[in-house]
Amino acid sequence: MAKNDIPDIIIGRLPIYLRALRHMQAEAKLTTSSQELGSTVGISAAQIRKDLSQFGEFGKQGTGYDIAFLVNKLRGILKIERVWDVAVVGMGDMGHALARYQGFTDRGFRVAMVFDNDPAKIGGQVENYVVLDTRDIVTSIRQSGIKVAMLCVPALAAQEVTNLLVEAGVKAILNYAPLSLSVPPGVRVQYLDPSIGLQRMTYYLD
Amino acid sequence: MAKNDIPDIIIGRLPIYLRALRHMQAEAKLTTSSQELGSTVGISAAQIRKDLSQFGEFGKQGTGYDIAFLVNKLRGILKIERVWDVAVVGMGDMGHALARYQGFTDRGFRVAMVFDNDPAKIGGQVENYVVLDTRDIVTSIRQSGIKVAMLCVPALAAQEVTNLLVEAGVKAILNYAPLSLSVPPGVRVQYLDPSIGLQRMTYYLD
DNA sequence: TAGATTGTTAATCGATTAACAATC
DNA sequence: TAGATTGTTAATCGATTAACAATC
Repeated sequence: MAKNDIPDIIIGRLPIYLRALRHMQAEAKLTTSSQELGSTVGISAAQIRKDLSQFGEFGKQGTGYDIAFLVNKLRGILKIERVWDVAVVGMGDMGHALARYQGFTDRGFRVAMVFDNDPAKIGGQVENYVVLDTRDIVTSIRQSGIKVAMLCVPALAAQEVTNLLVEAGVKAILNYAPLSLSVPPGVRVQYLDPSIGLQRMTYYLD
Repeated sequence: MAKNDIPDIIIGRLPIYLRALRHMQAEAKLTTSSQELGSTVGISAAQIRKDLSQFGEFGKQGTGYDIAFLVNKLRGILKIERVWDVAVVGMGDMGHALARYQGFTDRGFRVAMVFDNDPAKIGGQVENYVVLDTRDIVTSIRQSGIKVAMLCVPALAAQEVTNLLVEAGVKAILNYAPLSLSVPPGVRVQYLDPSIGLQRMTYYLD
């Protein structure tokens, strides 16, 4: 299928383009060029044109891209013209921060459900959510049809909880736990371990 | 210099290898192979051997790699045999979570200083830290010699605060704010916007 | 020794860049 | 029209993989 023709690395840049375009919109700009967009995100103009050309012809010679039009195209490509319900598992500090995070609004996501395995937290409130029991992940998530989860449990529990999420039908996991997860084909994981991010930079320090 | 010879993409994988090796150590394993390490992190054995060979010959034919030895080599390469002091800017939920995060221990980092611009928070305590005024970033960070910062302020303030961090001598920024930062050459940024992580996966969902 | 696994080379594969005709 | 900028092609550059001699 066509889906397989688009390299993962290109898909990974589209949200960056979209974020920058939204920022331009917020500044009431109407059009931009591959040159301008490239310099704000730190990517060459040629690459941006090549990336976008995978999906259609969105620009006009001489004038560039209509920002609102391109935003809508990218939202469609990334399937975020809809709003995805997301489950947050692990109500420690990080899970708590994600449950309260305002930044998902208008970016295609909504926290719909939160879980923890601590009896002291289960049944309690976090933000507007009643904390559900991790043991009920499979039934709750399967029933709600949720496909996206954010994982904020300790490393030792992460693989076990991942298995439950997969069993529940989750296909996309944003993983804050500090380990590589094992998932079957068809399930995607994005890693956000803060220590890894830092360790990728210290090599370049003195 | 030799530094420039090693591709960034290889440096980016080393922390992943290290994390997996640490996990093996915690399970009291003594040796591993490129095959085994590769299958736990989802990278080919050939690539792992090639990556490691950039820095020396760390393995033994027939037996593989001594885990403790390789861990030490990687820690040295990544410059995390020392402990880096880190400043956290922005004491919202995310900054708060990072200030309290236990996962930096033994990974080369220690939160040393936290900042916010809210008068209601300045002078107060978060974890063991007194919240400092964002306006004092340049003097405080410069004086302490801190080179690494985590940025958790709202998008609108992020570039401005980044400029202060750069002025203060920070060379590595872990950015949680949802925007691309502009920094001079020699300053590195790693991006951890959760929405971007999620948007990189929805493309593949139905 | 026989089996296993490294480090490295050469081949393959994929991504980026440069250049430009098309055209707004 | 003249200037600007796209979409695309071909060339370049870089990363990954396969294969294997070396050797533990």
